[in-house]
Amino acid sequence: MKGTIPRATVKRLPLYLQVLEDLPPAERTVSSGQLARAAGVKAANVRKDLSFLGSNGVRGVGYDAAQLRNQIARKLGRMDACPVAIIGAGNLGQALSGYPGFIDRGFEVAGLFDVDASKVGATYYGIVVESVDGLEKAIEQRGVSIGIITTVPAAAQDIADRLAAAGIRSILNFAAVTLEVPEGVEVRRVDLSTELQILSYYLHESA
Amino acid sequence: MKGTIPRATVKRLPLYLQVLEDLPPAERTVSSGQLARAAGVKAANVRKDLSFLGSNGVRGVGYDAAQLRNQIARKLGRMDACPVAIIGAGNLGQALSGYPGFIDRGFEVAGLFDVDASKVGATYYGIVVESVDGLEKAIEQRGVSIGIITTVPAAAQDIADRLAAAGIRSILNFAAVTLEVPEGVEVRRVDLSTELQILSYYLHESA
DNA sequence: TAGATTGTTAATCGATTAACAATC
DNA sequence: TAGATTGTTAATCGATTAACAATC
Repeated sequence: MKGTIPRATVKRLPLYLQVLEDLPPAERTVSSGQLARAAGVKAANVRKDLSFLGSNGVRGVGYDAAQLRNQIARKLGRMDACPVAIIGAGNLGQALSGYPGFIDRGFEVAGLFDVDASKVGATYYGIVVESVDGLEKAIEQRGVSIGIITTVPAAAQDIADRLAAAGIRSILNFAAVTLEVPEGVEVRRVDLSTELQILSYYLHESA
Repeated sequence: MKGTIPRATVKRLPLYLQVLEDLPPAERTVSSGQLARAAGVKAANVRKDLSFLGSNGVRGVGYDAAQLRNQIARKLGRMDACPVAIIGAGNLGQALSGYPGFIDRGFEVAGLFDVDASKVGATYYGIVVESVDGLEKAIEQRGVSIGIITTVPAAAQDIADRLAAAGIRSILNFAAVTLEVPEGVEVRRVDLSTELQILSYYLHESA
């Protein structure tokens, strides 16, 4: 079961899941065309993607919405609440602490950490900022499995090292640096100004 | 000059640019290997990418850092400040208003809008929240060229329609919906919980 | 049966990479 | 010359898509 689903497909599964969860309860069935429109791909691509889950559509009818939703959710590991730690209680870290999309999708903010003593103790959306000194202990005790880095760029690599050493295998990095991590640790990078620059290119290119 | 650079390359140009800007001034020259390490790709890939800018490396030596920086910045349209409008003054919109990475990269928050009258007039990082009623006028008067949507999902499509009608061709969408936009409008979607779900998949898959 | 939609194949497309001649 | 690194080709890889038989 390891590595069987192409990365391009994995990226789209959450989008399909969202469509299924937003579906009116009256619609018991969904077609590849519907999913395709919502995810911005072609219908054939959707069918190919779903074939990796073990195909279970019905020809001439479509896919059973409830069954497909469960199947995708299971693949994405959404069986039980997944505790995440946010390191860096700046604006972005604070905003993420209260992000409703996390709870909706089965993630739970199990800790919000900062190096700045003047921030420790503050509360955002019910989450109390803790000193980053206690990071490793918190990870172990609370079963944290995903780390979200929202520190300044200069601090990000050190935090990544500590996360990896503490056994974290999945990191979401908002800092504008490329992190070096040991084999087996998966990093996804979200760089807001990079996104803007990409848009900026297409802006000028099409003008 | 239209569409000549592959999308995969465009995505990496900002990463190269960052490396070049973080380079110690003493280093006048940079190799494809250095850039590759920082961007997480192979050196051959970097050389191929840079060849689309019109190759100007020196065999046996590398690339002139200053020249390459200018070349990439020009391609990305970084000649003058690019005004952006943020629609949705919730946590994320507030955080983005103060995001230093935008200024660093030549973007300027020219307006922060919200539909909620109780938010209008509040100030975040020097930006005063305005009513979304004035969106179109502000876009025209301030020469806004990129819209950032940080509204609730239900409001996002309406805002996208208004942005497109007002002549905006580039949208950065943080709302968890797929936007339908006219031909010629470029949308990039950043979905934070989708990123977590992708990580969650690899978490379980490798276990 | 007629209409709809899947599952899968084969073709195509785009991106990555190894390899190496060119050249500083 | 010896060492380094580019620019480019050709091979490979992975993802998308059109097309259509299968089947509800």
